Amino acid sequence: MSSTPTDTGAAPVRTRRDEILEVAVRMFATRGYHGVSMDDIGRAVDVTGPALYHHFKGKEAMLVAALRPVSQRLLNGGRKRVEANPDDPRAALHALVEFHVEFALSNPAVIALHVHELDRLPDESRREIRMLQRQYVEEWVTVLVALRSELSQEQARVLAHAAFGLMNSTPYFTQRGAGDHSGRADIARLLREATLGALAGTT
Amino acid sequence: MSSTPTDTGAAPVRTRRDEILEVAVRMFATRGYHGVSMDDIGRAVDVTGPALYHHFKGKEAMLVAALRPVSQRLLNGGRKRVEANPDDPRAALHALVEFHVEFALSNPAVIALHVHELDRLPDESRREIRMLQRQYVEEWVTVLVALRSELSQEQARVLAHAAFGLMNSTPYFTQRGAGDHSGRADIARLLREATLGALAGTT
DNA sequence: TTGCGGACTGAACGGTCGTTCACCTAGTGG
DNA sequence: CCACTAGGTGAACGACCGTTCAGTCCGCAA
Repeated sequence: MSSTPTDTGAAPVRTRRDEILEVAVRMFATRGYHGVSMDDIGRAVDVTGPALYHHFKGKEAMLVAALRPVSQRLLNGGRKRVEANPDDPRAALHALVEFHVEFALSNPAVIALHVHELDRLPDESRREIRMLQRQYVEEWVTVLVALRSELSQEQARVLAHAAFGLMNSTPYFTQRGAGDHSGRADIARLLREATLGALAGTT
Repeated sequence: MSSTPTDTGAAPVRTRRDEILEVAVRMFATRGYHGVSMDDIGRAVDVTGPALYHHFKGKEAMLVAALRPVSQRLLNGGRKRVEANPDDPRAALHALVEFHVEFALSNPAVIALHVHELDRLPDESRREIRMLQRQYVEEWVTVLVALRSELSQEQARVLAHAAFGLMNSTPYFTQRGAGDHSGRADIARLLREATLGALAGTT
């Protein structure tokens, strides 16, 4: 095979599993986890429902497989940006905002899933993903309190969640019909400026 | 009876129906529409599942009954604030922000429902509620383009959605455990300032 | 007392869904 | 050639869910 299962790097090959997962994510995002049946997913990739059990242990496992890498990628990307600007919280914040906006615009379906359906997971997986989320939030909190010393950790956390709500609003105008043609770069700029404005403190 | 069904004013009496609806909304918000069964709802209000059909035509009707008044109240409140400041878009925006933040902080469960489960409605009801939402968005868009003439309608719409995402982040730190004790007024102030900062344009 | 309507129960029905199982097929390395 | 494996099928099962229905209970007006 092209890669042994023991290497920990990201598998470069696009397997059938990945293809199924991408379709499933899109369906979960638009119709909700409980609104999509295994037969539905199977039909969308031209197989029967039970065939999916050759790739995933079950329906919940599909959701976990979709959500965990997302949280992991966000956390890794966030950590990297913060560590790259150890003495400049302002630059770190700008890097975080650019990173997150780019991510949200590139993966609106996954973002929607992450926001909507996390609670449909069994306890164990949910706790694991929530921990990754929490660590990502803490990266933001660290930068925010460094930048605005008047903020308590709690206040910074509220602001971080608020910023996520802002940047994660991408699914609302991305998944709609092709009516709007504000360029993607234009939208990205709007969101970056809005987020920085929201976090800047009283003007 | 105390009020004929023909009067359009809000019914002042708190009926059993209202009580059931409030419980159902909370359950929908935390476990998802499909994650709650009629028997679950019945059990939470100490009746059997089928008993609910004496108050609602069905499960979907409960969701509609929960969502429509919310959209209506938001639209009414938004209209009122805009009309109260016909020649001062800056004041109008401040009023809109204060109104929406207050609403979101007072009704986190309903907000979560509105954000998460609207797509689970049958076409007709969904279209109706979406129309109310759209009109509410337009109130914001009007104020925004009046305040910042460089914005196109489309850009203003993106910013409006972004602002909603920010202000509607309330469920994320409200429904959690009793760990945080940032006063409600403190959180409200943070959210108001963040929203205004997000919409103010480049600093 | 009688009649009536609102609220509720318990049983039941029809449908859907996640999952399992036995079986089939094509490709592949020894 | 053979054994093995990955991937897939179709039928079936058990559970759950939304909904219906016949019947019960109770407060209240006539």
